[in-house]
Amino acid sequence: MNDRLQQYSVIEKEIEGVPSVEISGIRDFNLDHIFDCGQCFRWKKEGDSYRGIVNGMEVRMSFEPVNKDENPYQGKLIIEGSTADDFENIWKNYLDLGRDYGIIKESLKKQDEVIGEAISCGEGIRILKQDLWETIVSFIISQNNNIPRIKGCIEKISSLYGDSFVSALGNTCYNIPNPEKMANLTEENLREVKLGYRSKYLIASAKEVAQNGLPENREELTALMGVGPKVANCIALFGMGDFDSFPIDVWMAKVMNRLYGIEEKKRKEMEAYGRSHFGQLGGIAQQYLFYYIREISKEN
DNA sequence: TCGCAGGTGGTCG
DNA sequence: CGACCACCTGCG
Repeated sequence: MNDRLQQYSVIEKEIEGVPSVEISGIRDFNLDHIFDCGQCFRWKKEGDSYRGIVNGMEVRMSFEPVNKDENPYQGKLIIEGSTADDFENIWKNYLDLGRDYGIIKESLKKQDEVIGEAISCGEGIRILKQDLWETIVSFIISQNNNIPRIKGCIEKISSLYGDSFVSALGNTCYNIPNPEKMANLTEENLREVKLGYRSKYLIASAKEVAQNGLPENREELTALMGVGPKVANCIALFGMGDFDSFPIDVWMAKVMNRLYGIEEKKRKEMEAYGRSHFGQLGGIAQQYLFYYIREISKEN
């Protein structure tokens, strides 16, 4: 992608009998920043590592900085439950490791005087490239909802109606049910999942996708029942790789008001500002800003 | 008891 | 368009 990007060196090894890989030469990387910036719902923090399910695989990730004092965001990524091929074919792309976030951060700081503090708060953020259908389901569930319950709903609907598999880590795991499966569920079937009024959104969207295929742009996303501007922007960013998407939720409304002086009610104006001001880097800028406002709100 | 949490669809001016 | 408001559910 550019000349600052170095080759990663990948070493296969076994960790407690589980095939694993160590990837050296990772930069601009922090697992808390990546998995706790609101973009994904299926990763669980276990000590210093994270365990999660992606595309029918379950792995555990941990990160060891080369020199924590000098640069805590540069170091070695360990993925338990992954082969070197899996890394090349899946995780490299999923973690967006082909993109140099160092250059992006420099570029954002240069063109914007107020975003620097937000970036320094979330130096290790990366935009995950997630499965589109899973992203659609996740963010329909996320509306007017809180994170623990979103995670619970996704786990529940998967364990009830998704395909199961035994992972390399030895756990029985469940995928999110595919569109065809979900299209054939009834609201009564979903009662146990406690999605509330979101269950009919999910079923309607599943029927649409099962019949006409996955949406290919933001306009087609918004046509789905239960997908408005905010959810569509999230899906486009995290599931389609549309880096110019600029989702505005309650937190972004706070930070855009605080840093850029736009009235909290004017979300359309905020989105338009994000798109015009940050352009192709809008989605990444949004993640730094989102993580920043969440972090400084925790402290109060 | 009641407001609120990663909003949206429906209705009305 | 923009301003309201109901909406499942669980938690403090």
